[in-house]
Amino acid sequence: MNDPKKISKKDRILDAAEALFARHGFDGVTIRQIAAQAEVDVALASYHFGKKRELFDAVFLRRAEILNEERLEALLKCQAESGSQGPSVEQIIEAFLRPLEMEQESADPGWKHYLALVAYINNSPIWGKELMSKYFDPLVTRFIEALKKALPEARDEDIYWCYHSLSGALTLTFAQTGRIDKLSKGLCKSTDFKAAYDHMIPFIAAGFQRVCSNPSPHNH
Amino acid sequence: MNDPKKISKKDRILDAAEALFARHGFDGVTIRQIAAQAEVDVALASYHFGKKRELFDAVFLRRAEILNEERLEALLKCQAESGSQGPSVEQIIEAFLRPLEMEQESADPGWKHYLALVAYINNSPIWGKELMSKYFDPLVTRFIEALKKALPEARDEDIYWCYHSLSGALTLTFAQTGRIDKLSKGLCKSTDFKAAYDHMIPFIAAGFQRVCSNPSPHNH
DNA sequence: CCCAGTTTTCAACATTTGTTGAATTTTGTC
DNA sequence: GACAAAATTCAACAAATGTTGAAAACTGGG
Repeated sequence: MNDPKKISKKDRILDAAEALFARHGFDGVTIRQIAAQAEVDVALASYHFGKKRELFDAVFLRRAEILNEERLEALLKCQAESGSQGPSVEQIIEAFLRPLEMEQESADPGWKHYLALVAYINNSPIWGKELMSKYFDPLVTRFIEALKKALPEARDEDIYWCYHSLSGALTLTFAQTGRIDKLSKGLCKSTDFKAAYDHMIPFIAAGFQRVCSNPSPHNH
Repeated sequence: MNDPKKISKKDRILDAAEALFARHGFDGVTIRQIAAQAEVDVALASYHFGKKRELFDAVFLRRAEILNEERLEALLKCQAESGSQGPSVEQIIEAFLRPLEMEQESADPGWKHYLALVAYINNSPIWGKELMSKYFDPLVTRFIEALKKALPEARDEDIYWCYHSLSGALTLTFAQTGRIDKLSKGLCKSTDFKAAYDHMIPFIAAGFQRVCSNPSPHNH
């Protein structure tokens, strides 16, 4: 008969690793801490996943595909709903971001941990390029294609730089550092995802529209 | 007589720690690696700075004050140049960001490392709140006051959320992950600071203006 | 019940970790 | 050049690290 916990030990290891890696980064976590939090023997992590780095990759991969499917679905839906001229910038940004809010607000707290891990990876000089490009950029490229259609006069270069700003704002939201709570003296809360996305989406859409309609950025 | 290297061993430790912490994070670096890169005995780090965490703080603090002074100066200057109605949103953002570009483009490569370290800290659930708030938020508050004057109809809450997006976009630029290089197939380069800031500034200014002039964000 | 295959535990390993105390060298001042 | 203070080196410590191999427990079919 099964334990009271219905989750397999293998999955418990993934959950614990996800939470700990998200908070402390790859090097800030020991296999023993993961095993302790998962209430599992130390050697079991190596048995199931091999090296520590392979466990890290397994954590990253587990939810990446789910995320890609959901976001692609959102893009296709908003493209289908808009007429032949395609969706607006704001609609595309909305399709790119809202699925993430849904996951963060889901019952499974693992999604919050996972996205915090994505924030860590995206801002890491070591992992950022390799992991993010490999598993997320195919989807990102599809969104960028959609944005090019919505902004026909834009130069490619400008769109990529705007995506860069979008990516930074978004992943800082993932990180949930609580800094905005302190800065705003409690007026804003890192855990208030709806407020975060409701503000981010028009912010980003406006940024795209201004940068991608100006003749060229030549400030001084 | 002095060594060919004119920099004191104490500063060499700081430089090495700065570069390594920025790239690998606090836990990804050993005192021995720092000592090796600084070409210095292992025990010297403890002698000068105490515990590892104290060395980390010393690295963070060294340039924080310089940065705050320069950015405050830029704000005061742009306020002085504008009339009695105060500077525009774009001018304020410009004053907030351009000093950082200047440092990144300076001859001292330490500034690039330092700002990458700020990116790491700002996105860290552990360090983000404590360190950033303590040493940067006093200055940030002054910029936000200026923004409130430039956006008199804005709700405080909206301004803080816009600053959140600004902060994320900015620190991802610090991180220099090189992801945009790959995504854009070489069209954009993480090391091209001028291009990065020239795009970020209008992007962010447009975001502030849209979010802080709309009646309220209630998307669905 | 038996038994092959999988999962889990136990114990141990060689390294590496941050830190310290004592010894040695360098520095600055009279 | 003597000499106290600061800077630097050397050697060593206990604790913690990732990983492994062998033993044990559990699993599901026959």
